Amino acid sequence: MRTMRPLVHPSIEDITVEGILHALSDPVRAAIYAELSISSGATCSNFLKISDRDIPKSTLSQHFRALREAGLIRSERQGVEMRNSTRCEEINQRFPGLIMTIMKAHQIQAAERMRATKRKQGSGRSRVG
Amino acid sequence: MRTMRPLVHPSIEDITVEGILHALSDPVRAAIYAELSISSGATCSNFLKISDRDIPKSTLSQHFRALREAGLIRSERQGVEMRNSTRCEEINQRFPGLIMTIMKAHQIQAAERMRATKRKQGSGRSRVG
DNA sequence: TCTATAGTTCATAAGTTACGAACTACAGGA
DNA sequence: TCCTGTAGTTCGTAACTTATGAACTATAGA
Repeated sequence: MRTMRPLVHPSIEDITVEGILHALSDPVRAAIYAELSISSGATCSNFLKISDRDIPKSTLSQHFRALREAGLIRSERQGVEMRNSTRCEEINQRFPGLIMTIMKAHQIQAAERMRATKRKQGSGRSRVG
Repeated sequence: MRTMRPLVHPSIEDITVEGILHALSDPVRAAIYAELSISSGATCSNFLKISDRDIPKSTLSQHFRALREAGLIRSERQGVEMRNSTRCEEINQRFPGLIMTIMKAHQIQAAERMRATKRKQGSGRSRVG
């Protein structure tokens, strides 16, 4: 029976800007990271449904791996599940403001999209579900 | 004779955070953007050599297209060449601090790498070229 | 030991990127 | 007008990356 390869967490000096940007340039990963920075300790399966989209378990697992190996999150096994938390304090030491500003930009964009959707719904007058 | 497709510059509201992060997650594109933000008006061919690496012309052209279509730069034909400039003021309006913080992080990383290289060279004592 | 739940790995299909060769675009002569 | 040189783009394809289902490992609890 083959054993599983251990989780990889780069040390803070091995984290790269390119890696961070690439990891957060994916909307699913950005959403996961945003959620984790609010409610630390969430598991992989908490994200099987993300903004009305179904993400397969194997895909999610890869996204968590990408975030982990870019140095953005830390994952720890706790019984049968995996608890995840951000490494934002560490990263903020090394690249001040980077993560915060990126997440803020994502927020601004989400708010704009929300407004755009509302406008469209409003112009349609009393939709039928 | 087939005519060439015109340059695409997204309007400011069509620029996305994902697009910006993805474009700047490539080290060549980040270097191009950094250079443009210092010396506006540089052309594509100014980057055929970038930090000791030769980049083929066709690859460079694609990198400029990526930056342009992500909304990061504006390109204008001027005679036989193409003048490029950043759209940082516009983007800064929409996503305050985003570009600046990313470029700052790239700088920090470049400075660290420089120091690491110097340490290595120093420990080797009087290399031969 | 059996079962259920959580997550990973692997194979591969689908998508993206890099780059040489051939092209378009323009300027400045002849 | 045609020719030549320089700047940049496009296209085909090889190399790389990402998404996903099926099969797996890992752990807890009965």
